[in-house]
Amino acid sequence: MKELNPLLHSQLRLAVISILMNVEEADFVYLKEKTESTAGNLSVQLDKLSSAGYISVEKGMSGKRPRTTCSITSDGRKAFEEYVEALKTYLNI
Amino acid sequence: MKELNPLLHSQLRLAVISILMNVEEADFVYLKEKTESTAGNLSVQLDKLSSAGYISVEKGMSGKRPRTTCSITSDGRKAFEEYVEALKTYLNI
DNA sequence: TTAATAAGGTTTATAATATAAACCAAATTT
DNA sequence: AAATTTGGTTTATATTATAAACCTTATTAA
Repeated sequence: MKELNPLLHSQLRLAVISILMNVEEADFVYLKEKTESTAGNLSVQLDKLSSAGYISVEKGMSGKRPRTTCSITSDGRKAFEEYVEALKTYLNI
Repeated sequence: MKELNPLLHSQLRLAVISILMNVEEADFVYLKEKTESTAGNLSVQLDKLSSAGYISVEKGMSGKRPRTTCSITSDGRKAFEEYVEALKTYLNI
């Protein structure tokens, strides 16, 4: 049986990647709300995805407040697509 | 976003359930080979699925050797189907 | 006939992962 | 100027996954 990329086979990281597959970019606050995660957990998981090169994380400012913006990279997109293919063999779809 | 049943969102347990969805029953040795898992890991994960009522585990004898046979229950089947539906919302399929 | 090896597992210890709680700095409100 | 909010990060803890060690019975080899 195919291996399921463990970096993507995690609910929160998968949710983040799934969101980023469908938008140009998304900021920390948006991802936190959409995934209903805590800030701490999200912060850690974004770091992991970023370290793997699956997303790029830009820390900037929006007016006077910090703003962290994330977008998927082509490596991330590829990994996600491979993950979906592997998963399909488990789900019989 | 929908929750992914954590009992099924684990590579080895998902593989086991996936196999059991397609056969009447499967024994320990077969599952071990098909999933390429270690016996210890498989034993633990079968226990979890069994405790949750997702599979039934029969410990019998095949001639003079022990033989553990597993099959999916209707609860397991239902949980798997719900899991697949939830996952689809993540995968955009 | 008993020592070694294999088959089929289980138990337990360890490594990895996920999660939440505590914390921090700057801005805003009271 | 104290308290609260925003937007996070770091660190400690709980959970999970995994492998290593072990157990019992059966078989084979010496």
